[in-house]
Amino acid sequence: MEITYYNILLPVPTEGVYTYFSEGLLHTGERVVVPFRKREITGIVLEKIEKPDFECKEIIMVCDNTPLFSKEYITFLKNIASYYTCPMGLVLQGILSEKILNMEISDTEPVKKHPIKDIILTNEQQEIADSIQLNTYCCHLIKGITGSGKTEIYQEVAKKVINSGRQVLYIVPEISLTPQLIERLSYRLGVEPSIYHYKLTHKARKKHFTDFVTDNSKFMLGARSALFVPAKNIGLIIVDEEHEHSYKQDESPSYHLRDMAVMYGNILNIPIILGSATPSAESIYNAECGKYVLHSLLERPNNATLPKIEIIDMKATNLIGSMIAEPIYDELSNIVKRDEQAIILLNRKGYSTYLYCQQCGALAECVNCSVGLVSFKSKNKSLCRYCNTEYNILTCSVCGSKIFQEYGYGTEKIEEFLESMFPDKIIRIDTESVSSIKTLNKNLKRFENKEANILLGTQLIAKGLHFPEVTFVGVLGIDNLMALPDFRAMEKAYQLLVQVSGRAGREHLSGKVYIQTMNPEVPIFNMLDNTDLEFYKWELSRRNITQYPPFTKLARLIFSYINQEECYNTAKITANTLKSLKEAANLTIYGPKDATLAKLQNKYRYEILIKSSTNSDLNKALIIAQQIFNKCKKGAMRLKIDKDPYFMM
DNA sequence: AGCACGCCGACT
DNA sequence: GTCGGCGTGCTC
Ligand SMILES: [Zn+2]
Ligand SMILES: [Zn+2]
Repeated sequence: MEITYYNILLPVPTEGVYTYFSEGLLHTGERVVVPFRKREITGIVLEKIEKPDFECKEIIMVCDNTPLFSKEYITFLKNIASYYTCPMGLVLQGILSEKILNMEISDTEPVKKHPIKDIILTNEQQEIADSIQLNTYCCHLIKGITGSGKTEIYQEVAKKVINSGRQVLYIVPEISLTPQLIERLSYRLGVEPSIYHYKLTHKARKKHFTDFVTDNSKFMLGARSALFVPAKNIGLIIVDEEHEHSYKQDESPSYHLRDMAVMYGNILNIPIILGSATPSAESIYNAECGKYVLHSLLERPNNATLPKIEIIDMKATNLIGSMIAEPIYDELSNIVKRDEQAIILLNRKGYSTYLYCQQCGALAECVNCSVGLVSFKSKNKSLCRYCNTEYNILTCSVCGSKIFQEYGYGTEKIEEFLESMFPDKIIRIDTESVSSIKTLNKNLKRFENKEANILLGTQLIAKGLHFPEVTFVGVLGIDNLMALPDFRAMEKAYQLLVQVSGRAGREHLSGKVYIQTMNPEVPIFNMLDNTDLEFYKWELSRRNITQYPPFTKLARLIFSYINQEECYNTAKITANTLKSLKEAANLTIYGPKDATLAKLQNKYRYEILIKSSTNSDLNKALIIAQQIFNKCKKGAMRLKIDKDPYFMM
C-alpha cells in the first residue's frame, strides 16, 4: 500500500494546518480523526502533499463517504481567515462548534409537507423579484418599511430557486426567529423548513443539519450560525434585517454575518438578498458605488399612514415625576382613559442609573470594571451591567461613606412611577423582569389581550413585534443612545426611531410617536419619514468629512491584562512600531488609550485604533501588530483584533 | 485551547 | 529527596 501525505485543517487556535499520512486515498473536504498531542480530534482534509521532512502521525479514521465540505467552503474559510487576519484553525473553531464538526450524517426521511397558502404579489414586488437573476453573483439590497412586503419578495425568489433544484438559506436575527415566522414560511413553501439556531436540542439540530447538508431539505431558516452549515447546493442566501448589530460576532473571528454572506455568495456565484427597513449606511454606500443593487419598496401596506411624529424639547416642558415630558404623560392619561394601548420605550434597565456618594460626590463604580453601577430596587441591590457583580452594600471607594444619592432612571423607576399614576395598567418587559422566553411570551400575550394599556420596555420590544392596537409610542431614552462614543450612534438612533414609528398606528388606527430629548435640534429628527435616502445622504457626508467607514477601513486592537503597567507598555510598543512602518503613511494610528471599558472583570484594557484608506494596508498592519504582540506579551496577556468594529465601547 | 515540560518552594 | 505550583511553548 502506498503512503500519501495530506494537510489537515484542525479546529485549534493556531494556523491549524498539520500534516498526516494515510494508506488510503483521501479527498479534499472529507472529515478525518487524527491524533494531536494526547487528544484525538476531527479535522478537514485540505490537500495531498509531498512527503515532508518532519515526522508525521497517521490518520486514525475517515468519517465521510463523500466530502462534507466543498472546495468552495474551504476557499470561504481561507478568505475569512485572510480578511479578519485570524488564524485559519481559529476560524474553523469559531464558526463550527466541536459538536457540529463531529456530527454524524445519518439517513434522512422526506421533509414534512405543510398546507400551502399562495399570495399575490403587487406589481412593485413582482418587478423586484423578476429582476433578480439566478445562478450568478449579484448582491441585492431591498429597502422597504416594516410590512411593505420584503418577505413576499424573498419567498417568491426562493420558490424560483427551489424550483430550479437548488437550496435557499434564509438568515434572520436570533430574536426574529419566531414560531410565527416558521409557520408563515411553511404555508408559503408547502413544506416545513429546516431550522437552525443555537437553542435547538442536539437531536433537532442533527436532523435539520443533516436534512440541509444532504439536500434533502431545500430551505433553511436560521440565525447567524446557519451560514456555516456546509450545504453543497445553495442557490440563494437571504439576510433579513441586514443592519442588525447582533450579526457582528464578538469573539474571534469577529465577522459580520452580512459581509460573510456576500463573500460566500461571491465564491458560490449566486445571488444574495439583503433586506431592511433601515439599511446600514455601509450598505447604502455600497449600493451607490455599484457593488450592490438597491431596490426601494415605497408602497405602504393597506394604506397605513405614517404616524404623527413629535419631538418634545425637555428644556421647554414640565417633566412629570422629573422624568416624563408632560405631553407624553398627558397622552398616556388619554390612552388609559380611552382604554387604548401605548408603548413606552426606554433603553435603560434598573431603578437609578447613577449613584453618587453623598459626602464626596464620587460616582459608584464596579470594583472589577470601570463602569457606573445601577441600582435595582426590587432586589435591594446594585449591579454592574458588564460583569453582573452584585453589591448589597455600597461603600465609596474615595471616602468610605455608605450613603449614596440616586440619579437617572431606568425601566424599574419609570414602572414604579407609572404604576402609582395608572395602577394595574402597566406591563414591563426587559431582561430583568422577564427571565425566560416563556415569561416574555406570556407578558406579550397579556398585552395583546389588552390586559394592560401601557407596555414599558427596553429595545427588546422595539424589534419585530407587532401590536395592531397600539396608537401611541413614547420614546424616553434616545439621548443616551445618541451620546454613545460611537461613530454609528446617529445611525443606531435613526434605526431605532424609524422602527418604533412603524409600531404605532398600523392598519385602521392612526398613531402618534412622541420623542423626548434635550437636543431637539439634532437633524435626524426631521428625517424619520424614511421614504427617501435623506438620512443616508446626511450620515454619509458626515462619515466622509470625519473619515470614518465606509470611507475608511477601521480596526480596533484591545490589549487586556491584570497588570496595568505591563498592559499599557505592550500596547505602547505595538503602537510605536506600527507608526514607524513604511506603510504608516497610509495609516492613522490612535492610542494606546484607556479602552472605553478601561477595566473589565479585573483586567486592565488599552485600545489602539487603526484607520486606513485601503484594506490591504490595514491587514498588513494587523499582521505585524499580532507578531509584535506575540514577541513581547507577558503571561496571560490578550490581544483582540476587531476588524470593522461595531460596538465602539 | 489543551497539555507537557520545567524549574523553584514546602512537605514526608 | 519528591510533590505540585503555574509560567512557557508546542501541537504534524
Ligand atoms: Zn463589573
Ligand atoms: Zn465618597
